[in-house]
Amino acid sequence: MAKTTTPNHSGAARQRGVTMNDVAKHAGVSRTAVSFVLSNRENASISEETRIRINEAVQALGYRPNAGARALASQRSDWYGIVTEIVTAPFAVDIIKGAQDQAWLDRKFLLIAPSDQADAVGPNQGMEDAATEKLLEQRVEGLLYAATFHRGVHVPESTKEVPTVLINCFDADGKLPSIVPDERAGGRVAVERLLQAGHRRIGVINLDPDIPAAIGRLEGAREALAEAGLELDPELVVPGYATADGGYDAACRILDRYPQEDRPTALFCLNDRMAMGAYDAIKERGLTIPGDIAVIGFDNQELIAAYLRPKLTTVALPFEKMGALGVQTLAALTAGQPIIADQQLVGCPLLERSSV
Amino acid sequence: MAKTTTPNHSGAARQRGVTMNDVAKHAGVSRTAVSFVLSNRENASISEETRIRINEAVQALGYRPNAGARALASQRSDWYGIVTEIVTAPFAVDIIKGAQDQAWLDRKFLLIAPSDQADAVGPNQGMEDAATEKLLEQRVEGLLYAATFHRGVHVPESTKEVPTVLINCFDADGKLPSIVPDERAGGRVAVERLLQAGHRRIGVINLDPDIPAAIGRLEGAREALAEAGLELDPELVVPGYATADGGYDAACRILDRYPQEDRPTALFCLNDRMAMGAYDAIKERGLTIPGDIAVIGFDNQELIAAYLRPKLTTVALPFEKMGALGVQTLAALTAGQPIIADQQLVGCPLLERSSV
DNA sequence: TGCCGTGGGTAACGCGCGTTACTTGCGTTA
DNA sequence: TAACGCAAGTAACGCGCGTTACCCACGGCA
Repeated sequence: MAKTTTPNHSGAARQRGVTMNDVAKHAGVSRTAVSFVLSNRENASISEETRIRINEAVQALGYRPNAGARALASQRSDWYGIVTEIVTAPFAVDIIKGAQDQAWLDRKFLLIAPSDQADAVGPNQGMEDAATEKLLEQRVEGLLYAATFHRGVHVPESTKEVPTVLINCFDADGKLPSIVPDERAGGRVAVERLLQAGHRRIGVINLDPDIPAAIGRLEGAREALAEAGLELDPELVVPGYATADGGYDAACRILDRYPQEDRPTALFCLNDRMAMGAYDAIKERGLTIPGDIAVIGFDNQELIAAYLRPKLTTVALPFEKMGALGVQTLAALTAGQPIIADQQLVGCPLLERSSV
Repeated sequence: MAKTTTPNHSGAARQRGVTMNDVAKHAGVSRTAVSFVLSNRENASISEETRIRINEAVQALGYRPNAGARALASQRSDWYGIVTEIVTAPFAVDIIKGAQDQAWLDRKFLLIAPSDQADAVGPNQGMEDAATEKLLEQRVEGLLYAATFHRGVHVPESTKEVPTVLINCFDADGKLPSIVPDERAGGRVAVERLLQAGHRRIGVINLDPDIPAAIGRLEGAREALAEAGLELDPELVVPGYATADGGYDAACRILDRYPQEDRPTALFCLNDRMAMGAYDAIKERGLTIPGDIAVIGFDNQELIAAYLRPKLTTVALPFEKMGALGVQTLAALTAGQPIIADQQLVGCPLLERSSV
């Protein structure tokens, strides 16, 4: 018998298509037997001998199972879908990576659909319907929604048809389970670190005070101070626009407002971009970091935090972990297990570098 | 007729599965008719009347086509696969975004598989076989390989089975078509910009001199100088380690080596991270940017370039464009069109900000 | 009247595979 | 010798859909 010639029909090209049937013929058994061997059936009554013959045939022909056909027959696709704003995302990619890796471990495939079409409006715009629809057409077993910053979102109705988990965002009007960073604990650990370094007057460069990140982080800061018997001086909390320039301006204001002896000795910047600007403000005034002023950030944007000089001590947003946990939660959900909590908080670890 | 109530079958759960058959029954026609209407067949002999009835049935039942079944029957999946090193990738994400958007426009789905398993070795390690294999099992119509930095790679054998395009890398041993940045033109435009600003003595902070990025950018710089009747002084080209610290060190060396009147008035840093370090070296010496020393970078890493103070003028690596072009090339390939060139160069635009 | 389009559909096959029900040969036991 | 059980496999159905071949009524035309 010829070895690698795939049975071509007449003259036509018939590009590819080694099927289970081909394997079966090559091994001289039925297709069913091949199926049994390939899916490692427990109670398969297949002799060791034929099992080997079949495996050899698979090798010889270079057979590759057709995932689509398998999905159709078995009624399970092994796919999860994730809808995400990949454009504007400096770090949505980390969520995807975490999810991707976990899915890979679970032998699931992750279908990624972009949700950044033109119709996004307002801070709470709905996640993209078209993306969801496409994903459902692929018969994904579960759906993940990932936001680029912690906030409430509305998900499309059709989502109800399949287990769904939200990552880095929460369901503004329903009860979908979600995975979000523990902002409060993060703010707390940041300020605790500063307190531990001996700082007593701590300036805070705030974000838009209405977003979950600002609310949580500030509350954490307050708690840490309270535990040390201190209060958060409202005067020391200055609003910032969430960019380097915003941080620069805010830092200037806070540094210039007081005589040296009243000046805060540490700055808690609610994100790394603002910390980056604060660095400039501090250096311009001939002050050193962390000698004169300690700085601590939030978010751990690698490209910034790891490359600033001195490197920035900051609190990390656990994107990868949230992604992985999202997939795990989805797995539990699709397996029919009860969900642990409808909102899982993931810790934000302190990353010590050199700015405190 | 009630509007949104989806007619549940008897009492059973019947989790999912409105099929074309259900639609056909509901509309009182054959399944074939439904198929014809849904796929908008040209020469379909379907009266306007029944077409409408069918569409109404689709609406009423909330029918959603099963992409897998369709793929099986039609022998085309509408999927492309992309394997990429998503972990280590500060900007692989931009390639994906470009590819994703283009695929979405072409009504293709992009399957993303990670290639960052443990067995990566050396600078030219092969792209992940497992990822490729998985993708082929999904019967993708084409394959994309994306690298995080411009280099030669080896792709798995099995890739031969399906049209393949390389993005931001090239086939080290075959003739697969590839899409890469035009490093030379980029280096040229950077130096031209400095020349135009009146600089005559230009320092260059180099990368590892053996990688395509360094080779191309340096050659471009040389060309630009030659055109202005100048030569690239080898002494002014200092090697750097591709980080902020590396840039800092290199900049210190170059700045401290000459008396003020011989000192270069501009620095061409072959990447933005090194530019970031160079900024610090310059500022430490009490010099201003761009007043005393102009700085130009390469890569346009947003998080750095847009947030440095002053904002960094740099040359952008066209990741998104490369991603989109990769998908377009793949589309041409799968359509059987001849490929334009086996290596397509994509321009690197100059981004003017404030450091020159 | 017979014949031939033509519009408006439908029956039925196959895509590649999972799965269930069934068959067959053979050694064992009563 | 018949009855039985079990190992080793196979035939055949169905998953949801694209597609090809076919069918049927009806009108026009010679």
